[in-house]
Amino acid sequence: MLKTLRVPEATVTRLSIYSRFLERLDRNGVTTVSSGEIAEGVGVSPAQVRKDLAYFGEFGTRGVGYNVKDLLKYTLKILGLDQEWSLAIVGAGNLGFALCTYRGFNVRGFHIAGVFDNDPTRIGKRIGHLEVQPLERFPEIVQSENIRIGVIAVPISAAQEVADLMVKNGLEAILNFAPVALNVPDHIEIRNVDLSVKLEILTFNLAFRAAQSL
Amino acid sequence: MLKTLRVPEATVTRLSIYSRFLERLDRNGVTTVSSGEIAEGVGVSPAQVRKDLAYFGEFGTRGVGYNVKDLLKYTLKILGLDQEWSLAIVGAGNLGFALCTYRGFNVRGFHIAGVFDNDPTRIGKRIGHLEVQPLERFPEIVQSENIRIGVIAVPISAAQEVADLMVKNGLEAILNFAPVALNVPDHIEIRNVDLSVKLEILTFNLAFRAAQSL
DNA sequence: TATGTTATGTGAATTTAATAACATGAGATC
DNA sequence: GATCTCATGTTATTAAATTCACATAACATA
Ligand SMILES: NC(=O)c1ccc[n+]([C@@H]2O[C@H](COP(=O)([O-])OP(=O)(O)OC[C@H]3O[C@@H](n4cnc5c(N)ncnc54)[C@H](O)[C@@H]3O)[C@@H](O)[C@H]2O)c1
Ligand SMILES: NC(=O)c1ccc[n+]([C@@H]2O[C@H](COP(=O)([O-])OP(=O)(O)OC[C@H]3O[C@@H](n4cnc5c(N)ncnc54)[C@H](O)[C@@H]3O)[C@@H](O)[C@H]2O)c1
Repeated sequence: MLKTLRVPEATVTRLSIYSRFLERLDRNGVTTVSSGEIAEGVGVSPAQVRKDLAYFGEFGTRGVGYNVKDLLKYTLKILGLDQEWSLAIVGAGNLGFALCTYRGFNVRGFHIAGVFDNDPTRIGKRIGHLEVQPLERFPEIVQSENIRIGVIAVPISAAQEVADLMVKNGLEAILNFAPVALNVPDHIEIRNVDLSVKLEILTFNLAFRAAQSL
Repeated sequence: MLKTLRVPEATVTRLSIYSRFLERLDRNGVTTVSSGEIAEGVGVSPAQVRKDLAYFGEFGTRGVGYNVKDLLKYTLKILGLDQEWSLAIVGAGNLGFALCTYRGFNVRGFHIAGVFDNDPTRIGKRIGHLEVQPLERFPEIVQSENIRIGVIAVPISAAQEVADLMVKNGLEAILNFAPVALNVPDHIEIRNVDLSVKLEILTFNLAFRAAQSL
């Protein structure tokens, strides 16, 4: 089923989006879907949808389309979401709080197994069914909860040391919300989520493109 | 100064990142920087940095590098950040709250001019110096505060109607945090921020690539 | 004033990704 | 059971983005 080919990261990104779209279709009782409908639903071209899926196998039926439940299962499998992933979130501030309470992660099989902070006034506070832990307990909880992925939600100034802590404790992947480039060893998967870049793309388009057409 | 060329969105994205890196350098008293140092600092190649800047003009001095203050000013100008932008955030939930309190927006010249919700229990609550407004006041405040950009932080189910409301009230750009593709007229600039796609890229890399190398 | 050094700016080459076009095969129809 | 329809899967084409390589110009030095 799985071809061996370098898969563009853009394809993986779209796969994640297709997958959640399929989830919605499935919840709505839709049983079959075409590449055109997926394309329409997520805002890409039908050829793109088929191309993306083709990296991983043949999931459809010619002349018919895709079985929603099956394709959903396949996309989840491809994304590694046929298993549960435990997360550690470091930084129980505003963003950390929002992330902890976000139900969308749970739906996709993510389990927030620990939230950590170094501010004594925050430690011990409850966020939903979670309790904010002191940073000191990080190693122990990573171990006991089998956590492989860390989320950084601390200020820029603390991001690198938190990343170092995560690496030291054997985490394999890091999702970083602090807007800095972090130094980690090559074997660590790291991705940044930047909440303001897209906003500045908007202002660029409003301001610069407007100026250009003067 | 400004060449007329289609600028790749990836270039604008990186420009936003360079710009914030330059801000850090400037705060640290650094006066001159090379494309190599910028590249190092943000995690791209030096050629990429120069190529990106070349879309907009010549900002450096050969043999020397770039003047940090000047280049910062130019990048801000290019991104449209030489002016203040008023934002309306709709959805005063966990994410909306985090966005409202995030100081990083202010630093870059964004001014949150209104936060709106339709939940009576949330309306009137204070978030920092802001007060959550009922959706009914949206048209009036958009007008009086000269708001051109809207931020959607409501659940998926309400996102399209909020987008429609924004379009109807003359907003020109939308930043959408709900993980759905929204339908808006062509003249509206819209970008989605998806907080979980990157997480699923991580699991893909951990799970799929691991499986491939078996 | 000539020379050496250094990092920019840019055109060409390469790589990568997206689009288009079409052959294929599954199912429906007659 | 032959034929027709339709949407997939795939190859070919086009487009886009990135990297490379080097000529260029500013500055420092002698
Ligand atoms: N809030 C937003 O909407 C938003 C938007 C864009 C980017 N970000 C980024 O996300 C990160 C978090 O933002 P926030 O708004 O939640 O900030 P915040 O100040 O509300 O929370 C940061 C938390 O990290 C904790 N912390 C600081 N140093 C620590 C350390 N060494 N170890 C453990 N915990 C530590 C603090 O005690 C605090 O609770 C920042 O890097 C910010 O730039 C946030
Ligand atoms: N919280 C996160 O970390 C996170 C992560 C990823 C994506 N998101 C997305 O961001 C969005 C907001 O998430 P959240 O966690 O803040 O949810 P939330 O439930 O905490 O907040 C949503 C808010 O929107 C308000 N609302 C609902 N319908 C509305 C309407 N028609 N008009 C105005 N307000 C309305 C609700 O009253 C509520 O206050 C969702 O689409 C979610 O999928 C959130």
